[in-house]
Amino acid sequence: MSRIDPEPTLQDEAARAGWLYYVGGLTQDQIAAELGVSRQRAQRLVSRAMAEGLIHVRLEHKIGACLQLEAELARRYGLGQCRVAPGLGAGADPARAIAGPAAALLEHYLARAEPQVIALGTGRALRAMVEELTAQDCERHHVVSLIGNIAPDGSASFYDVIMRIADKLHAPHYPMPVPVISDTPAERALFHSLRPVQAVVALVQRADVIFVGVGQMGDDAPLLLDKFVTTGQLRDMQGVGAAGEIAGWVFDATGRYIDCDANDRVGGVRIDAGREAPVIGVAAGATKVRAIRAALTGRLINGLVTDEPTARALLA
Amino acid sequence: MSRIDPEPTLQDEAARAGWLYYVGGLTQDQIAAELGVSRQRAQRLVSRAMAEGLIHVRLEHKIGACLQLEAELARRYGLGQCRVAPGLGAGADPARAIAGPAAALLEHYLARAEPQVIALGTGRALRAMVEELTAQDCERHHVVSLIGNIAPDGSASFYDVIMRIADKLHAPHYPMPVPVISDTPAERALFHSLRPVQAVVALVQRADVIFVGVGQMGDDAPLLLDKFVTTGQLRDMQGVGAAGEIAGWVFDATGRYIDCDANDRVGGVRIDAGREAPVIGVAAGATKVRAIRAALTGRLINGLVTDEPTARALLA
DNA sequence: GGCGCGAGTGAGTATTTACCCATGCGGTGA
DNA sequence: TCACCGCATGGGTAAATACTCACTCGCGCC
Repeated sequence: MSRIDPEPTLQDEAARAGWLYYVGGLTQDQIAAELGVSRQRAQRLVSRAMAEGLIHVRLEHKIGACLQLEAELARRYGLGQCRVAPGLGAGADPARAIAGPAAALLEHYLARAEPQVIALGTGRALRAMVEELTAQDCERHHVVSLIGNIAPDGSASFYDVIMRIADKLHAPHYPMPVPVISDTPAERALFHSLRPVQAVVALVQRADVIFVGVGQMGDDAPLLLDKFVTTGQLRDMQGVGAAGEIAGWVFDATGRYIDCDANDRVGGVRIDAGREAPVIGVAAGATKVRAIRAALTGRLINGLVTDEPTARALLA
Repeated sequence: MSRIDPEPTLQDEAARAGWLYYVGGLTQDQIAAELGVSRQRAQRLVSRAMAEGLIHVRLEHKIGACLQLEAELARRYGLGQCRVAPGLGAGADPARAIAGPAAALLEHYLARAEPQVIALGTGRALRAMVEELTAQDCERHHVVSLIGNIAPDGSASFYDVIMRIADKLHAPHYPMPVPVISDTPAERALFHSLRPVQAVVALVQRADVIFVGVGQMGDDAPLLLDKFVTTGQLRDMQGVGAAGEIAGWVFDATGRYIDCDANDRVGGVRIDAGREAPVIGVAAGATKVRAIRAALTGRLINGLVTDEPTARALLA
């Protein structure tokens, strides 16, 4: 051998073990022998490969029932893009189910040769989508955040997906240097008067495609859990018909943004109804049905990635 | 439910079971319960999903050692594209290992918005590559075969990958309506004088990318096994230094096509050395090292997808 | 130097999966 | 009509895998 084997990293070993297991179909005994480690270590490497997302699994077959749901959703709500993933059973996190299909749809836009401006919201669903994304070089594209990245305590927001995706794609990226929710409308206005912020907002406005999560406004609304609103404020919004939220902007059951205190302080860019460019909602779960239906009804989103039970509920 | 569940097909059920197993991480017991079938049937569905290629597994982590090999191969042989997959251990079929990476590379070209002309050779490696390919709509691209598709007995050739890939991509496709190897040079010339054949040849000549297998010329050469040459002819070619073969065209250890009887009768298009457009060799295995090295040396190919042991051997 | 602390290891074991085989069901041809 | 064939089914069991636990080793801290 001409070169000294540089000590393979732990991830390298895990990747190799996972490769041998999932692609090669070897047993963990055989992997242990191949790598010269104990059987237990082989097992640990394999499960680490899975846990760290080194191994991606995708389903290459559209199940008939899902196709049908896609078609019906697209027709009913006039969607440009619609993906319905099979459900994962009662207990599972629906975000897991839709992450793969959502990532595949995003990759579809990433594959374009012309530089694309891709705007992203936040949330667990988008986070999972980015996890599933294949790393690739996309210097020509721009990823831009819809939503402020400054948490209430001044730190960078925790759920921000822009940095993660930029990391995977090596693409220029534009966080929105604005509080997620400002304390006052005046503070919000001040931030939005800054030139760098305006530049990011302008970028969002001409985005070629937008991916957003859809938040629900029940008693366990993400806005509440993340401490962006108080229980009292949440109650008030529920009182005036809040049904869901996109990028922090709260709307009612018809998909019209409601007039409330919080909406005057949201740092992110509001997605207006009936946009031309694709606005893809990535969301699933029984609790979100009302919010998603509202967003679809109001044409805040014109594309949807969801799972089977949610799709059925939306059509029911 | 508004619609009657149309009896899900067996494949649908298999896909769902595989999804629940590999993506959802459910046990086969849970899947059985979810689908309302017996444990054993769930097990069968899961293994069928795998066997039918409904589930695709890819490694999302470049192992350091492989990256290094890629860089060294690219430098040593001046390659435009180079992928090295981790080996799968002694017993396994190396074609399995390289199928995924090769498919990913091909998808890279398929993703282009401008219509591409993609030329393909044949062989087990390319066959496996196509199996791994994600089905998608590529009406804008053209896939064209490098190699004749008429078997010695007049039937369509068995290994032809064009039909399979066209099936997956829904792309216009151009088999080469010529015997793989004609009986006489005159017959070959006759076929090549036909206008439809010339059209296909012209298409190959302006292909944007070419994927080929690389055949070895040992005593178990594919050309012999597929009965395209006799043992005697093979010995003769070995005698004059045959090292490998691409699309049926036999070359020596320096990558120069040799002057032999078989080369006068090969139906397919010869790939000339030093082409501008990418010519990707997809090949791995200890027996093929000599052939691949020859093809690289002669610059018959300017891209390579192989596996780790083969890469090491090529650099040794 | 002694003392935890945490990460990693290998043995042992419970759970899960893959394979084998006897059985039954539906279709086919005599 | 009946014997036969192919094939899917589910029970059972051997193999493989995931998990638990006690232990060691290296490291920082007292």
